[in-house]
Amino acid sequence: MGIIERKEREKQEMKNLILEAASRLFQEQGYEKTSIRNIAERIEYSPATIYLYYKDKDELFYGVHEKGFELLFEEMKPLMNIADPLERLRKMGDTYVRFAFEHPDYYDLMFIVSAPIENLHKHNEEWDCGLQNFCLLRDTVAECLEKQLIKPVEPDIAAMSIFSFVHGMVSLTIRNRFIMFPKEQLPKMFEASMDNMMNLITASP
Amino acid sequence: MGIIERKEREKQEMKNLILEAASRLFQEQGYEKTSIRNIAERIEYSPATIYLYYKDKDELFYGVHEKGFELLFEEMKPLMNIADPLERLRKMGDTYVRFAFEHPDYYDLMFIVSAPIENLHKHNEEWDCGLQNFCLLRDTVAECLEKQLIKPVEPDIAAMSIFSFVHGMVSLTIRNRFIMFPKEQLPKMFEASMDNMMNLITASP
DNA sequence: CATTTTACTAAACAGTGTTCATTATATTTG
DNA sequence: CAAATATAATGAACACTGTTTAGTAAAATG
Repeated sequence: MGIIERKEREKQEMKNLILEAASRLFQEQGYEKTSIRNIAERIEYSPATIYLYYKDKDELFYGVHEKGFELLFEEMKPLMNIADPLERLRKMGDTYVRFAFEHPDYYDLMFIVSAPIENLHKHNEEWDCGLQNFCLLRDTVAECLEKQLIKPVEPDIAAMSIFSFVHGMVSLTIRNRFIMFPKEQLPKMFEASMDNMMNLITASP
Repeated sequence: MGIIERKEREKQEMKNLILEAASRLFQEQGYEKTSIRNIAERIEYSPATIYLYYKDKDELFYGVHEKGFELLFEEMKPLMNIADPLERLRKMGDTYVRFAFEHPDYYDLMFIVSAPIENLHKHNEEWDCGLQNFCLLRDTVAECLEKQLIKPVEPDIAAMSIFSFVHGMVSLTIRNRFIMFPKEQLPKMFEASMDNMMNLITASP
């Protein structure tokens, strides 16, 4: 009975086809201007077909947001080879910011838009992809603390603070709230801010 | 000719009536679930009437977001009497966080939702209300730097970092991205984070 | 009072997410 | 192989959304 296995495979391929089309359209014209009908048209299926594979828009958005987290994780993984946790932490920050500006619509779905988390709550599921990435940060911070490379503080507090700081910069930029600063200066200011923050948290010998 | 003055006054009253209804509905059911038709129904006018006073939804959203900034400014003003800029900075942070959680939908429109800033760009206007509030922060930070109460750094970088840090915590909470932490512990963690950040930036004597 | 200006609205347009009865296709069974 | 069944896909509809426009009622003006 290889048929039901093929069917299952075809179902996954179809889910992926929809996800891929959605991701592309989000990237091309923004997720706000992308409708179910747009996605259906792109893959040459009826809008109703999408609902055979995704319960609703929130579930589809969750799928795309999950793809984003996988992409981010792939970019973070190589950094785990960096022995010095302090240097690793800094590089993680750079990677995070770069990811955000290279894939602003993924970032939006991952950390700003409500829909994906709405889906999570509806189905009482765990936020695995989000937690997986957060753990990279928390573990690195914890290692910095163990080796007394940064000033002592509760690990959760440190991780939360660093995450908040970087997300704050990124999300305020994405949502256009840094118009008091010239756009072309923002990248340099980001780096200066992150350098400054690293200096502040680093334990003085 | 007091008539045109009365007409002007009535026009302002009508704009305010719409704004008030919109604000109320946003607070009651969230801005996402509030439509122009809802607002029209609430004030017992036709939906088309709203378009005689606001060009489109973005302009209406801008109006509500402006009301939010006025409210925040009113809460910040009393703090300007605090002589010690470091203490003032800390209290500003507390006030900011409290404002965000007491008026999450205002906060959303002020710092997260795109619509109000879209309106700004459409009409090539300045973000007065946003800048007014940001100046309070920047001036306080500058004063801290002058009096050497915090570690030396470019004033803009310091203001940007502090703003990003607090906004990050608040927006990640509002958009439900802190589900790795128990909800009831978040307030205490916020305070610990802010205490920690104050300690980090404070100049050692 | 007649005329013009103003304020308002009903109805329509084009779009949205979503559901469901119906059809076409594929698989299984006699 | 043909008939019966299960699966996949869709057209059409529903209840919404923001927005525009033609037409109407009321107020201001001469």
